[in-house]
Amino acid sequence: MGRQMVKHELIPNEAARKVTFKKRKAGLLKKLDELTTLCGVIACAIIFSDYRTSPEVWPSHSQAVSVLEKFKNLPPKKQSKYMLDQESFLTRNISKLTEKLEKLKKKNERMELELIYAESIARSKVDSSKNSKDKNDSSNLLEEYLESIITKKNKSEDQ
Amino acid sequence: MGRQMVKHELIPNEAARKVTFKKRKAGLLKKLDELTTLCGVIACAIIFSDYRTSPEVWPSHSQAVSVLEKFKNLPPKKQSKYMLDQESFLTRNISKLTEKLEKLKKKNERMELELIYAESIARSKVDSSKNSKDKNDSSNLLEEYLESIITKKNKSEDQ
DNA sequence: GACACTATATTTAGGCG
DNA sequence: TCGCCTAAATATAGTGT
Repeated sequence: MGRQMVKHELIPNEAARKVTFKKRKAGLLKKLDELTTLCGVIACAIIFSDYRTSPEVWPSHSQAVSVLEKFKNLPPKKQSKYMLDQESFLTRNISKLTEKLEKLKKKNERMELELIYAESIARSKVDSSKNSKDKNDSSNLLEEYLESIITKKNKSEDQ
Repeated sequence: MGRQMVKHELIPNEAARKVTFKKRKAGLLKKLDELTTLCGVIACAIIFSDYRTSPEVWPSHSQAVSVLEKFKNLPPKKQSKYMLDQESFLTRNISKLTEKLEKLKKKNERMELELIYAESIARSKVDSSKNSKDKNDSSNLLEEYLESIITKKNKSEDQ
């Protein structure tokens, strides 16, 4: 997507990699923003990089959380409607259900890994913030992130 | 980014919006994948849309695993740097975090069970409708299933 | 409604200061 | 390292099937 095509692999040159990271991160953010406003959805991205001790999150944790709250507070009728649709669909197609089960298992694994990773990040961040003033800031960020992961999982329970 | 420039606002036409959503979602995924492999970072995106009851999530499982492995294999000295001082007030944050992780694991287990249960219900439903004309039987199963989902859902929400 | 096409809009790799 | 620039590479809006 520039003067030359780049191979789909880790950019060997460190400096170039960092530059590309910054550029593409910005691009991704923009795309994310466009997707949300054009299509009326809420989306967030989380990036764990070696460039920062804490994950970078967009657009904002609070937004993600608020949408989750919204979903939780759906009127019961709508909730059960979802379930009904789901049930009849699944009943018609066992293999699809099995597929979903597999996917969900993988998702679960991934979530656990994410949490574990977040934990390690937390440790390092806590460690480094001993020497700085923004202890609350960093720990809140982590808390919010975890919250979002957990809530996300709740939501997927009606799948 | 096409024949015509679109304004940065919600696409009014619903059908068009859905199409755009699908296209751009795919684009975003690709970008995300490129960012992670080109720059060696872990990233995930979560989208909450009205098109699905549960959020759509991507990192990539394997990538999360690889980073975790990477962390695990850090030289001991660096690892110890990440170790938490037990007397730090933030230690509590970490233990909370660990608690949450445990809860999440349990929830995941429950989710799997729920799906397995749904599968068995679905099977029995299909089965019975094949061999008999008694549809009431299967609809009872459906009700039971819904009941169980609702109960579980309620349980998980007050956490 | 999903796919294929393609003219354009957008992104970005590499270069320069 | 940081912008800024521009030629290429990509993404995608609109359209037809």
